[in-house]
Amino acid sequence: MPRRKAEAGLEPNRRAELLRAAARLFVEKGFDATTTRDIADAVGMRSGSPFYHFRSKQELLKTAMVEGLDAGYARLLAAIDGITDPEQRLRILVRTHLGTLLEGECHAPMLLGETRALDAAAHAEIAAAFDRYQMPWQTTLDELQHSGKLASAAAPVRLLLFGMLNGSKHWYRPDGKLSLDELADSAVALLLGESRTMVPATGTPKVPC
Amino acid sequence: MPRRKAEAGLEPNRRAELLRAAARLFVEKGFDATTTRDIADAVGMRSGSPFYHFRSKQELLKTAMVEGLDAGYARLLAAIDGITDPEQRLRILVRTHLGTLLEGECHAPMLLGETRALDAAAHAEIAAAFDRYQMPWQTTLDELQHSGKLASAAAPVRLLLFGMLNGSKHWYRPDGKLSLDELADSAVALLLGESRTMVPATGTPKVPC
DNA sequence: CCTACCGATCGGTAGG
DNA sequence: CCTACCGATCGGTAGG
Repeated sequence: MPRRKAEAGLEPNRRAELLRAAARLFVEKGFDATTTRDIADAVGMRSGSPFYHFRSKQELLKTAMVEGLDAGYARLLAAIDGITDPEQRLRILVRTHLGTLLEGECHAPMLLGETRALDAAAHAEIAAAFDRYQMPWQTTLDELQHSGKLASAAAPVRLLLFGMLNGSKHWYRPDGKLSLDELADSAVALLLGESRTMVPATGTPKVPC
Repeated sequence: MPRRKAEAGLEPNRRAELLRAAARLFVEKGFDATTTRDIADAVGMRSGSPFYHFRSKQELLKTAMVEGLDAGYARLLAAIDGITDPEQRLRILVRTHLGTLLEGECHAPMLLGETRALDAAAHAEIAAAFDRYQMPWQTTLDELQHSGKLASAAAPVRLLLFGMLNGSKHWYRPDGKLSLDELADSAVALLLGESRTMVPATGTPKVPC
């Protein structure tokens, strides 16, 4: 009786749907403001059913973060495959990261601020996923430093870079005048100090800083 | 009977205490996770009493943001008073901003993400306060562009800069090896492309990106 | 600014 | 995965 088994509720689709809906809602409204009922509604379940797939609301967030980061990591690796020039590779990393952040379905990197609600064990799992995600970045920054195009590849530089990129979630409008390619170029130019690059002007967004 | 009047509960101290406590708790735990009872407890009031001073929890957040930003703005103006060299002025703006953000009592700039919970009218008030705060920055960036030290002073550059600085709240540890002065120098060096500046290395923080 | 309280909501569970 | 439900909490208010 394969049919009964197929309807038994252990299909990975429903689980994945829950994760996608949860990630989207957590980004939109924040972890605390999103109710487990919101998440259930979004996938057409009843209020108690998400707890059949996940032990708690916290586990939903933790899993969305870890799996989202790993998916983003896979996308990074695919995008830079075979690129040997470190400057070109940085450009691709930045562009791919911004794509994931600003137009993709996976908003994991911008849920960082929501992990406040999680316990130490969850923090450790998420930190490990972040370490994986940062590996190609650190490699590329190191190469840029060795070739003299970057003054320093120390931790603060990488962290300032991520802050710069992730902060764009607060002000970037996909329907505005600035394209993702232009934004990526601006960020790379700022990091590498390319004083020749002119950044195109845009209208001032509503809440700028 | 001046005594009765002094005890009548309209002293601005209590109001200011509530705002300080609210801002601190909103930063620590987030707007939604902070209860009005938490705030009342923090200043030794009963659960219903904050509503004598503020109509709602939202108004508490809005007021903390606007008054915090204006206090930070006043601090910026005092710090750059009389500084004519734009590069030096930028350094002071960055250092003062980081001080406000990372060690001061006023964490207003980092409550940006919490304003999700507010309505359009509150957003407009906060946006106006941000515009005031950004004025000296834009002036300084424009001067740097005219003197050729900055490729562009367009909006995206300013926004990337703020993202870079504000993101440090997620990873900077005041008790770590990196001082605020060093962090400020790193950020300015990154923005101005000073390839001669070496950034000191630090241990990798727990949750880096 | 306190006391006393309410209506609504929320995360999570038992049992099927 | 649904039904039915609970215990706890929370923002806010009335009346003083």
